Amino acid sequence: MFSHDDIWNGIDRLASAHDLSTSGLAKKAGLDPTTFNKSKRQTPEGKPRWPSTESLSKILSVTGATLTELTELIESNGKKPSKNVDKTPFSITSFSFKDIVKKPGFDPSHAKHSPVDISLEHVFDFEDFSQAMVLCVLLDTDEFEPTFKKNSKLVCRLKENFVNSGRVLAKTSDGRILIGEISSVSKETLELKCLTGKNPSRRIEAGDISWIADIIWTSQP
Amino acid sequence: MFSHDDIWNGIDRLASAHDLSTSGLAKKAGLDPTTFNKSKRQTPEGKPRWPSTESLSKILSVTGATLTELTELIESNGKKPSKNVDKTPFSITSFSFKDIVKKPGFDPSHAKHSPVDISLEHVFDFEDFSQAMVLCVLLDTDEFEPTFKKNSKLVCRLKENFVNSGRVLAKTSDGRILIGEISSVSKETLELKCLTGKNPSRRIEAGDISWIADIIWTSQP
DNA sequence: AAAATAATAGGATTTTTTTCCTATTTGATA
DNA sequence: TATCAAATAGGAAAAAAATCCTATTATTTT
Repeated sequence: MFSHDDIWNGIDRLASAHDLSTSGLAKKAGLDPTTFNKSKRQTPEGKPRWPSTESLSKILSVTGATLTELTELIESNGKKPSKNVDKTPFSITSFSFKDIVKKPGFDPSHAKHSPVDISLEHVFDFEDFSQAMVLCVLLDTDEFEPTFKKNSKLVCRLKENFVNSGRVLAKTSDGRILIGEISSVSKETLELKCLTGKNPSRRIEAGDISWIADIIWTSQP
Repeated sequence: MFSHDDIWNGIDRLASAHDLSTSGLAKKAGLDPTTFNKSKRQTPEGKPRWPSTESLSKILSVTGATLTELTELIESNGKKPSKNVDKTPFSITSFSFKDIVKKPGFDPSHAKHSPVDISLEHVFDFEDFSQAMVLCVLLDTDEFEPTFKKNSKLVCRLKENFVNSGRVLAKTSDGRILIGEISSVSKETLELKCLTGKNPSRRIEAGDISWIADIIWTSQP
């Protein structure tokens, strides 16, 4: 998943990042200074020529750079600088279950962002989470045992449509918070099965749902 | 900053992570199947031989892996799985449940590290996971429903002691893989409750446990 | 157990990369 | 401007990697 241009660009930028010309880098690595010449990057007939991994290994030893660093240069070829800074793990907003049950108007999209209590501790899907709206609920009740034990954390991803997808967290327009498993969906209604089996299934009008979120990760307390 | 051994090990593990032999990978990439032979990794006189970047580029295109993924394999050569998390918080070793049940000697501490299948998909806790030994099990069975649905991912953290801690994944010395909830512990024995309630609890001698891991996160498939 | 398939080793050949060499260009400096 | 050092181009030779080939060994499949 890297091109001929990517790798030569990576070598050029590795040199320049260490205040060297490309030929200076080659020389310093004990290679022939012409090894990385532009004229050695394709044959006289125009066929691409590729450096060997031994050369890469040598220029890394001599610059002290890691393969990861060179890889970043290679993979960011042609991309804007800001694109490579995505590495920092990020935070996620956490709420207590009892708290959100108490507030009839609770909406995670507009909730105050208070990520501190979970940001360092957990695990989440990176690609999806950067796009999607994700929240974490600390389940401070035992009413969903044994499926979800008290003090579990539920990582939930909001969704727009009511596809049959498994366990969800939802809020109805009259302010109730529901946790259950979708057992069937039709155009206007959705049937939510009780997780514990203690209560009967609920049938809910689609229009009565303020928001709904898949429970995508569950922690054990 | 990578050695001759590192890069060849990385190629071997990239192949294995994609369920290919090393020669199978070469063939699939349109290279000669003997390109990566052990016998082509040094000259008859014992001098090391290195693959070319063109070969690397080809095996990455054909596996769909990124250079970053290959770099993780190269740089983690000789390291224990959990140790790589400090550089790349988004990778973790993943195993299929059925696979580990089949292998009586399975031990995550010595397992081949092949994070590729999950590396881009998930993010794990950085601080804990870099210290502890963590593995991910894809639960390709429905026998633990409804608690753990089929195709859930269980993120498990190995532990040394048998404290009463909830749901665990364990292996006994006779090679069985168990999933259950610890209901009581004494000095020499441990009682493991069946998650579904379908089977009776098991009493296990502490000495019969090869390893045990807390199930700390569960995904919904 | 036999047959078929895949993996591997090792040698000879081909192709490619690196080195070695010289000539030219560029950039800094006295 | 003249001078010097570094960078670069391009060709020929050397070294190294990939391919092609055959033979042997494992692993599946029948």
